[in-house]
Amino acid sequence: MTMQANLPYNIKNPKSIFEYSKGLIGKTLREFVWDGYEPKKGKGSVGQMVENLYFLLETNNYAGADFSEAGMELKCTPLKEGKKEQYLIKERLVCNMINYCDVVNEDFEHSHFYLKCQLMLLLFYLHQANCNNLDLKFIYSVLWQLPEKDLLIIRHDYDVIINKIKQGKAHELSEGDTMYLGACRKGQKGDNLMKQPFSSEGAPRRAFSLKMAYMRTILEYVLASGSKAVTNIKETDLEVVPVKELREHSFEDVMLNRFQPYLGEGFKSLAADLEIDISKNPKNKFAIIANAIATMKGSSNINLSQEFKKAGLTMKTIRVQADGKIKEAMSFENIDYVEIAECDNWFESRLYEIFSSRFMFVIFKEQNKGEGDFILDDVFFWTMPQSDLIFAENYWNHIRQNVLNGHIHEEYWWKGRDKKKFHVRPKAQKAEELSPTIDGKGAKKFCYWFNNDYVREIVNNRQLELNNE
DNA sequence: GCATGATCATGC
DNA sequence: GCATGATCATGC
Repeated sequence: MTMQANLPYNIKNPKSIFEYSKGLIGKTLREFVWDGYEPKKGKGSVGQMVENLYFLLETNNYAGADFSEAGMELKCTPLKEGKKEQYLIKERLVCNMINYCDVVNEDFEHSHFYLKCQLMLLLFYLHQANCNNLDLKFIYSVLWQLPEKDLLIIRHDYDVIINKIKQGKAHELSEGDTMYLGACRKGQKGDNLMKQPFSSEGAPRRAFSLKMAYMRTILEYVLASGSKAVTNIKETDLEVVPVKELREHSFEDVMLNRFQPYLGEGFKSLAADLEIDISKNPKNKFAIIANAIATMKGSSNINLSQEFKKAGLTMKTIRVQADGKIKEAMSFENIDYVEIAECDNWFESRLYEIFSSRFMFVIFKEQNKGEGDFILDDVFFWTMPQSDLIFAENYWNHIRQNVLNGHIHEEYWWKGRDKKKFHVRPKAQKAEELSPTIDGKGAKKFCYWFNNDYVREIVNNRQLELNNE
């Protein structure tokens, strides 16, 4: 392949490469293959074959960007089809392996991640199980330059990861530590652990990646644009923190600072100050108040903001009674029986994504027992520790086995009293409502729950941390 | 008084 | 009408 002099695009110009990429959309590589081409196998081979067959380039192993003269990286990434025939993101976008010993000496500007991913040509293809790479269909082409604002957040994420390695805690890294850039698990369970520079403990292999939630919002913007090939995508969701604030402070600090002036204030007084009408005593009044403070806009839901969505970050309120107990357990999404039946890998499951994501907990604490005089007491970011994720995997297996056996009924689930940190309970507007199952019959709607004792454990651990400071 | 089944409230 | 966050309300 020495055809580079006559390439049908300008290899130094990202726009030209992007324009040329449109010719692959709606097609498969089979239309471009030539006699004698040896198809590549294994993961990552799709990208190589696109380079060879469509862009007429030889595969390089150079650590810089694929289109180095254009400063642009080619990324082929799979979509899957959802129940309603919509496209869904299948995987996080993995960039490069983290070499714990080297990476502590690289600042962000010189990192492989930054050099490769600041400007990317994303080619989305439809994943098909057991399908020859030549027959994969390409769906969308996106020229994605990480916006300044996202880069500010990603740079902070990078520092969080590096600092954890510098503290000798590479083995404790978690995707939930960060917002957009995650240190995701890579490789199989039995793989050898890697060396880390500041601890003798081995750490699982991890890679820098853009998280599922981040990729999902890119796809959302593409879909909203109504076009199959897009660049400079417009973000339409609520913006919580403007870029100029992020130049000075981390996203989390901005959030915490917004709550600072209100700490210690009772919820009724807060509602009055924030001009929120709680005369009808709505069930979610604490969430309404927290949203108003966090967004600085009365009725906005911060969980739907661009930053929270891209980060897979969720704000939740917790009420602590005067005696320290937590009255209510914490609910999550309804169980998608089709998803859990079809997904046999814990790390790729929806539950793993929910439980390993990052949370912003807003704590309201009762002052006098039984009086319901809750004050805004504390706000903090939290991620489930690795040790609890092991319990969560058992929980997932328990649910999955029951779903596969058709045991979708109260008597089969873990209960709160089982003291296993998590349980399963109904959640629906009406108890008769059904949710789809693989056998087509449908089943009662249940959802994932944290036990109230587990929520208490989270709050207590936070208190211990504060006391140690 | 607690655990669990059930439903509310909101926003899109 | 539904997903999601949150809390109610009943029976033991």
